[in-house]
Amino acid sequence: MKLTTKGRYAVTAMLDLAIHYGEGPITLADIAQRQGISLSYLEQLFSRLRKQALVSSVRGPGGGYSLGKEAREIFIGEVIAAVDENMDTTKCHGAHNCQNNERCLTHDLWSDLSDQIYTYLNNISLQDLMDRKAVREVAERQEHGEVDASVLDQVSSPAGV
Amino acid sequence: MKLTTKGRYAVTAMLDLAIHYGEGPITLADIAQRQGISLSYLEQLFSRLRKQALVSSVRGPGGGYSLGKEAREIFIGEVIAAVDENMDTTKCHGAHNCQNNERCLTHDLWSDLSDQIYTYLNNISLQDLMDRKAVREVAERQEHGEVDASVLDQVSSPAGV
DNA sequence: GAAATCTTGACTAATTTAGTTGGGAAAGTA
DNA sequence: TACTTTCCCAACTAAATTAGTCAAGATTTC
Ligand code: FES
Ligand code: FES
Repeated sequence: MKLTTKGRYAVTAMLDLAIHYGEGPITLADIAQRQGISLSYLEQLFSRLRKQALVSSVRGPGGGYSLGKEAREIFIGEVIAAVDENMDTTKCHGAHNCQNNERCLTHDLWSDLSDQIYTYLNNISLQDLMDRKAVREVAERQEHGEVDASVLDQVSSPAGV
Repeated sequence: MKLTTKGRYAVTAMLDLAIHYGEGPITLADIAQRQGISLSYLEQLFSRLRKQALVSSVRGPGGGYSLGKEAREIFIGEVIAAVDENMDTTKCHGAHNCQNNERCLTHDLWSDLSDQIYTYLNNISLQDLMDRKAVREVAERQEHGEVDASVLDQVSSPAGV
């Protein structure tokens, strides 16, 4: 199993897009600055996200990226898979052949663990994350430079949603 | 999060020890051969397992390793942690400071995921694994070179347990 | 046609993985 | 005592991966 900054950045960037949905296309430069991610690295990640239709793009001035479908329909597992991190924890990648072409002693353990992780991540959508208070807090800080807790109690829908 | 052959080998080797419990100390050479793991690599892993008292050792001819406590009391999570793979999936390792010394947008997501994995692995003991039919099948094959399915229905307790 | 933005591919330093190599130290056995 | 078996330990290494950078180009808007 791999879960590195690649996957974390992809989810973070997608969540940033979701939060700013309704403001028109969002540039990678904005995301890079808000989330503290290298712009060129983001470019690589969005290339993959676009191939999976998780985002759509518009070029030229005023352009940028938007979600490819509704935040409610994009699951964390998809995003991570799109940038190529696979959540499988078996050594054989499901083939039951990691020892001498036969099943090793612990295959089922890793297989079950993978199912757990897979199920967990595929049941959380970007919308679910946005609904969390802690996420709204951080988003607010990123917008204004500091946390304004009062805004958070209003369950303010971000402009246009 | 890291889950690589290091952690897998450690669990596999510990399970091998559990299966052969009651046969006296088991040599690393035996484990290496049965499980297809490099002997010197096993030595490194067992050095760590011993420091955590998960195994105890006897030197000299007839020596080898045994479980440090009962199979029922050794949990997979402990074994993986002992060889230094940490199941934490947050970037900040729990410190809430991965972006500019403040919490990033997705901290809680990874934190919750880590809890899931942690809980899962810490509720499965070596004994639980041994009780699985698939594990007994593989162990049987490793012993005799091929699977003898008839043995598996007798829930045969391995010699001396 | 200039500027903003996405798009692509090649390159790279640092780190990690999965080992190997080579030496010991302790214990049993003759 | 000598010999062998086992554990113990530390240093080294090839290959892969990570987290990027760099440079060039394609589209679109103004
Ligand atoms: S992990 Fe699938 S056979 Fe070993
Ligand atoms: S993962 Fe903890 S603050 Fe980002």
